[in-house]
Amino acid sequence: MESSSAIDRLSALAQPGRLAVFRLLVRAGPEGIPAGEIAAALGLAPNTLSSQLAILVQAGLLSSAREGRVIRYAARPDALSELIVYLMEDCCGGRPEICQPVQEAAARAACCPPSRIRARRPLSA
Amino acid sequence: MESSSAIDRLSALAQPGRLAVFRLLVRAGPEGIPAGEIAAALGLAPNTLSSQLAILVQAGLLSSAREGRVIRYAARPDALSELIVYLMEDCCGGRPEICQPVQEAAARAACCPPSRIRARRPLSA
DNA sequence: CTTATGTTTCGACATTCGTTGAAATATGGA
DNA sequence: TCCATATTTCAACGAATGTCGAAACATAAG
Repeated sequence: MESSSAIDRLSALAQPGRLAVFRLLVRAGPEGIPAGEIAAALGLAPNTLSSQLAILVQAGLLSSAREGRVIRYAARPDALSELIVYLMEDCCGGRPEICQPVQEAAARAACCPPSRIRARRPLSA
Repeated sequence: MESSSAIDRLSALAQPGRLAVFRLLVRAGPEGIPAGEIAAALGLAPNTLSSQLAILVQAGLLSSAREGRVIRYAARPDALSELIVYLMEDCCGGRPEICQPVQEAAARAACCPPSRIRARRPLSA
């Protein structure tokens, strides 16, 4: 990925409301959630949420699909993959022991299987 | 990790100069690089770099150690692990096929072994 | 066609952020 | 002690960002 899109994605996520939206949609999975339900779940004004959703979509982190009157948003897992790869690129200059913990963390990421393995330390927003 | 530190880390990385610094130090490995060399390598004014380094250290992304007149900075791999775990937390609600590509991407991340396996697509800053 | 619902767009405002120049601090050497 | 090098701190300026109210747009139902 290009550095410009990495900046776009990082700054899209670097705001409390948008980070909450993204994480909510990561948890929701591929079906996604309609904009109105996101606003209700997070207590955000509809117009504020709308601008934030636009920024996340523009950054490639979310997809959107209209269903009647409702617009349903979903997280795009590939966007996260690309970002992680970009941040770790050429890491640890041939010393596997340095970045192995990072890879293990990604593999554990509280997912797959459902909740047998927990993340090490929770990270606050 | 807490959401506040996730925001701190994401916004620390969401700026071209700081992202370049962090990636340079990820590539440099655990020995790190003195501030002056970082400034020279990236063409940044010393005082500008100093504020950016302070932000990265404050976010927990870098460590610093004085060596005589020089201050040497290094990336902290754990900070990246925690961030990735936080972003992927409770992802894909029991559907492994959704987030498996993310984990594979992390495992491939152009590292360990040195450069046999390449990242899928480069990501611009 | 009119109305109601869901969502977005626009303009304005206060706040935050990044850079710059000048000065200050810290360490090492003559 | 005095000087040179390396880095940080401070104050100020312009640019970018997030939020709000009001209005506009899109879809569906009566």
